Amino acid sequence: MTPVTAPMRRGRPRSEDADGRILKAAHELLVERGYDRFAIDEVAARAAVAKTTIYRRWPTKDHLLVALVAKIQDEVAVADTGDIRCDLSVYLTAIATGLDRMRRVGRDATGKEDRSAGVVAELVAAAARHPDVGDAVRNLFARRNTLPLALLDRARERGALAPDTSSEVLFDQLAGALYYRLLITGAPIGSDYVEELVGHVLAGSGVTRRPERN
Amino acid sequence: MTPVTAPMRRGRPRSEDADGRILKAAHELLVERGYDRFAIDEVAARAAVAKTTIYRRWPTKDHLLVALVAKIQDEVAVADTGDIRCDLSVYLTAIATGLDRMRRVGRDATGKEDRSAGVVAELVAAAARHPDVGDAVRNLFARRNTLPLALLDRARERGALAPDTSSEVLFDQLAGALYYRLLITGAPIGSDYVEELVGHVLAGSGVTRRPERN
Amino acid sequence: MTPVTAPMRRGRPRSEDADGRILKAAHELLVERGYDRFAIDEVAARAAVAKTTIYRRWPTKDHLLVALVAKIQDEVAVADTGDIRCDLSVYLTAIATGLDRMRRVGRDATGKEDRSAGVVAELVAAAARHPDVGDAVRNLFARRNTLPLALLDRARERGALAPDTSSEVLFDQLAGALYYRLLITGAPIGSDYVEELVGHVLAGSGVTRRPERN
Amino acid sequence: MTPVTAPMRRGRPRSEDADGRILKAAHELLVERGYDRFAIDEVAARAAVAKTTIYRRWPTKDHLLVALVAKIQDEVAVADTGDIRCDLSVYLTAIATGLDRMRRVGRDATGKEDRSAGVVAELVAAAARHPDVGDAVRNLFARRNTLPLALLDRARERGALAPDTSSEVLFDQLAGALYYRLLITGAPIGSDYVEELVGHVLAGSGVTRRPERN
DNA sequence: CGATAAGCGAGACGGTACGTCTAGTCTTCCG
DNA sequence: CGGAAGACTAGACGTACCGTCTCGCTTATCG
Repeated sequence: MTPVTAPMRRGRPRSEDADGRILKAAHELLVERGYDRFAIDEVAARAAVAKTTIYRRWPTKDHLLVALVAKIQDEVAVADTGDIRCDLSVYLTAIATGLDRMRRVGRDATGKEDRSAGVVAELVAAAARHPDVGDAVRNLFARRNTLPLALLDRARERGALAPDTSSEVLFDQLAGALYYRLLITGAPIGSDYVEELVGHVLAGSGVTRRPERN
Repeated sequence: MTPVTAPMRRGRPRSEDADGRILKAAHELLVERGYDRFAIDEVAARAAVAKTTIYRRWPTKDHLLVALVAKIQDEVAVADTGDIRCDLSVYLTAIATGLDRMRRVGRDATGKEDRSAGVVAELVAAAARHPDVGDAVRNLFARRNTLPLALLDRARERGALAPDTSSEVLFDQLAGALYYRLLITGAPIGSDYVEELVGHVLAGSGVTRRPERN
Repeated sequence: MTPVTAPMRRGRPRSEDADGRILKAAHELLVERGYDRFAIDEVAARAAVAKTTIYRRWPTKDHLLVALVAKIQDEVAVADTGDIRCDLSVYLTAIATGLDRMRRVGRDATGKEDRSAGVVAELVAAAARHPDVGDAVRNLFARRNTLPLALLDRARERGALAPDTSSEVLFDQLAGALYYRLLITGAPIGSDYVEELVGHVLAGSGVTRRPERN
Repeated sequence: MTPVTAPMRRGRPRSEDADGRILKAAHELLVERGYDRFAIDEVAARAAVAKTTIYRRWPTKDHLLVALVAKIQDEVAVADTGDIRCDLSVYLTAIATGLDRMRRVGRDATGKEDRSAGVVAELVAAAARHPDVGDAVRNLFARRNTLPLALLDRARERGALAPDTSSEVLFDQLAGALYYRLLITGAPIGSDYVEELVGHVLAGSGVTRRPERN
């Protein structure tokens, strides 16, 4: 039986104000400097908060990073117009734009076109370091991906996709290509690329290559 | 035109022996402990080398890592049997095996099935931190990928691939999916998966879905 | 006017225990090894203290040295018996003994009769390197010298010293001779020498050469 | 029986040119920076000489320092006019001026009136570190002091000094006071001070306080 | 209302690695 | 053999940062 009233916390409640200030300060600092050269001490100073107040909430710098990314990550809406090619393109373009923005984080805004993967790379490394951060990161992505996966499932149900294809594998190819370019090759991820990618992937799944059939 | 006289090195030449000992020690340590908990001081001690001798060669721990990975990375042979599906599967399986090995590097060998991306994640982060490391990493992968890309090109030339496909995009889908699973979702990358992946990708490129084994 | 409310210390107070352990360890090490071959790392290890804890207190090895000497330096009592010659002799002999002890610090106790100036020389060099260390050292000596200077002043007041002599110049001759032998010529500084020295100096100041013992 | 011909050195003779360039470079650097912040590497670079060439001549940085000081130290002439007070004053004033110059070595010339002892302090510390450097330094001073000591001896012979005084002790008081001020108290060492000092010291040795007798 | 519990600001602390600096030696090739 | 060049060993230095702890104080709820 679950308690009717909340468990009733004792002692002074946590300051929500502090939460906000910390995340704000951390975000600013991350953008200015990147994840290395980003010191918890400095976050604390900027947020006018004691270091303990930070560590009470996130046990590790890496944990703070996930929280930060989770907060920053904008919700990507998915429309289901029935045109799977189009819907996917829209969704992936949104993702791609977000990634591209992230890779500039912490760099000189002076242009210089550096192809680094920035924060995402650090996130990935953080996930590799602590199992629980890894879980959090995977959750983050899983939640984000439920929508496009559902999109693919529905498309298959209505016959727009070959029945023997796996939504997951399909999506791996799409998202994977984007992250691969972001993290490894450093190649640009523009909307042209997304279009071409979606075309390629769907072509193998029973969707005619060129939409204008007949 | 090559110079008639050699450039004439002056001063004591760098000890190739030291190079070897350093990389060996670093490799051992990396495997034992993982990239964090891996200290340059200790590498020096194990290699029986002064720390300066390491820093003279690689200005940063991150730089050493790239050199290390470059050396470790085993050459993956590509056979061109004419059966593009088969050749790709073989190649990618080799890669996938290598990645899987890497993700266990520096972990308890106790099985524990942790889904972390290990060294690759650190490599990616290192690439994100220093532009020159980024360049080195990209070169590493570029060199590695020339072979499979050539494979795809040849397949297209002999008509086994639709003429309007791009080898690069195709390859992004394949490699991307692997790295995506490694770094982000943590999903397993077995040979089944590779088979399915290759099947999917080629299906959209003019290769018949199931090789009709007559 | 003293403040009504105490200044109210904030944050964790410095551990006096650490202070003690650091100075103790440093002292031991200094005696065992001398100032070179004396590493902060090792002081930290012996004191079971983090290196930062040392550097928080003394920004430099040289600063630590002064603190150490200040602590070691034993108070030299001055009796004012009215016999200036005798009082000075006693005082200077105490100083000379201390100096002689210091010059053996960090040397093989094997006798070896080396004539080095040991720690005092290092102290002087440290003072020469950093202005603030210089100030500290000068304060150290100034405080130490107030007593004998007062002795001389009182002697002059009661007519035991010629009225046109300067206590400071007188004292320079006395202390100076000792430090000169310690630091430069390396000549021995026994009690005979001190006696002779005091005799010489006072002879020029209105004190009869040989105290006519009735 | 000594050989008629020199022992016949084999191989290439040492470049006297190098000697000069090294000492010159070292001197400059010492003046610019002081003894710490003075690196052998840099001396070599400035002198356009290999480090080995330096070490072949002086086994240690400290040894080089002594050589340097020995070379810099200007000869102080002593006239024996028969007026011991005057002769001593002249001699000591010359010494004092030299010391004063040295204490500014390696400092901002911007005034700032810092009272550090500079090079002499380092010399003293160097002497304390290596026995042979110590010997060299003591020789340096001994040679320098023979002249004024002889001066005192002659004065005593001709009855200008009390017969029971020791020249050495007398000189300790004089030189000692200067070095004491230089190295320890940092008090100024002007010609006024030297006059007063000489007056004091001689007063105790049978020389009338004020020269204008009657 | 006082007791109890927790949060908070401040800042010291343990720990640990980093990358730098310098001294002095060694190795190579050239005169 | 001397010299130029520069790599090498050795080892300390001082810095940076993380995550913990210890103060004194504040803000809650509980009895």
